Amino acid sequence: MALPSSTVENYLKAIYQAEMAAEDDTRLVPMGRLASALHVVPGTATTMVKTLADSGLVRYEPYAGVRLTAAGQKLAALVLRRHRLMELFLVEVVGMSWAEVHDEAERLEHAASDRLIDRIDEMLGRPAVDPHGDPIPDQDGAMATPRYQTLLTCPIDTAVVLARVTDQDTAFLRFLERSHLTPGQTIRVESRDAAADHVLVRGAGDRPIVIGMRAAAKLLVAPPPVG
Amino acid sequence: MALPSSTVENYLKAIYQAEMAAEDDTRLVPMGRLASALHVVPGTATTMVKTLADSGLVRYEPYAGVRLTAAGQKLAALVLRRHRLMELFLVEVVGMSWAEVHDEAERLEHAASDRLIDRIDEMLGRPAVDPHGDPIPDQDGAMATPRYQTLLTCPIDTAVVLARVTDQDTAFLRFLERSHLTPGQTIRVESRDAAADHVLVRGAGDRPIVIGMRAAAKLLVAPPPVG
DNA sequence: ATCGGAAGTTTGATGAGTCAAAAATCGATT
DNA sequence: AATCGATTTTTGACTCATCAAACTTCCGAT
Repeated sequence: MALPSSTVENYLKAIYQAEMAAEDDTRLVPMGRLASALHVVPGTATTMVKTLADSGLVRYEPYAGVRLTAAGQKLAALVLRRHRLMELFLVEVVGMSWAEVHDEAERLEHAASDRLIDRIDEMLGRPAVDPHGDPIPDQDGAMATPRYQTLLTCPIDTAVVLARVTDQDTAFLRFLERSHLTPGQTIRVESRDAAADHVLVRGAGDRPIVIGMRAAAKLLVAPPPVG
Repeated sequence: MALPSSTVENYLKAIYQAEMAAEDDTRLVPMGRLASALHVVPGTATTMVKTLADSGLVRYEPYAGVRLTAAGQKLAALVLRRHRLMELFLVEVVGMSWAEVHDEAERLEHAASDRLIDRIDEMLGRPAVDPHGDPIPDQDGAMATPRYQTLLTCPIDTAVVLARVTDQDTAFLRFLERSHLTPGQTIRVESRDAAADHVLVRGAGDRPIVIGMRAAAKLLVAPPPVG
């Protein structure tokens, strides 16, 4: 098959990420979700998904949804690899801010050659995660998928390490940066209040930070390393 | 005007470079030349140029050719800026080879934001030329255009500095690299033979290098720096 | 069981960019 | 000046990705 257009790459990536995010395990992504993720009308998504199905990249079940085939999964993972390596590169080497690299990588991921990406991978020491803690697939598209707790589910008053932030919104990321809530930081949840819809987090800063539960669910944490 | 598509950027860049390369000073680029530079059929170039003219980026004279307006020139120069800074960045920071960065930059130039480009410019210390010796326009699109001699026109048996290579072909650049004929090197022409169509160059290597006159014309040289 | 609204699909149209091939124009030679 | 060949333009068609809007299907509540 010819090399996929940016559009095809974006559809595959969106389906891949929607599959990951789905709580049910059917892995079937409804058209509506896909369409809104890509900012197109549902009809457009239907049409495009049908051509992806013809290329063998997805399996499409009318009125039910779409899921990636093995081929589609691999391609999607490689797009994600390009995206995440590019993000890390922009932060580590170019010195751009954590908060602003997503949009840049969103475009560069379609323009960078495998050669360049592998060079970057090498420069960075074959990293496992990008600046947001998202895992980076390897050259074969294989990706570790650790299961983390969130600030909503982790134990109270216990040190945990912020591992991953599952939102790329610039303003949100800037807020986290200001609050020293960045991957790698050791933090602890001091309290949760469902009625007030807030979580109290104490991090490196002297003052505890109050965040809404919606936001807290986007902060994934791991137990601190033993020893 | 909306931000120009990659296609528009490529047309402007091609026209700009054809204008520079033209020996006559009418600056009028014929459709045929433009079309073959862009690997499209002439009819396509005609059509596209007419829409560029409607956008005020070029002036189009039917059956005669096309030239950039001031607006088109500026845009073209900024594309060239992105291209050349990206090339230099790929060589200096990423460690890619002189010979292979052109094609990579050809795609990245359309994806990189001004922010990224300016960051790169800063990292590299606001360089004046790219790895091939091509001048880099500044943020306003202004570019120095020194007039060099070539290995065909420079004095014989006189030290000169290789300043610029006006061909991006990978195989040719690899050859030059192997032969130590890269920008900055001090070299001298030992002899020319029009009948044999060759030029004998002595560079840093111990052995003189024989190149055809076609190739020699692509190597631009400057007098060695005084002192 | 069926009905109504939400979700999904189909249809027809659009814009960008392209090609093939026919038609027009230019200009250099006679 | 008339012509021939090269260059350029025009025309009609095609692909990709998209939208608006009409239509269909599904499923949960009655």
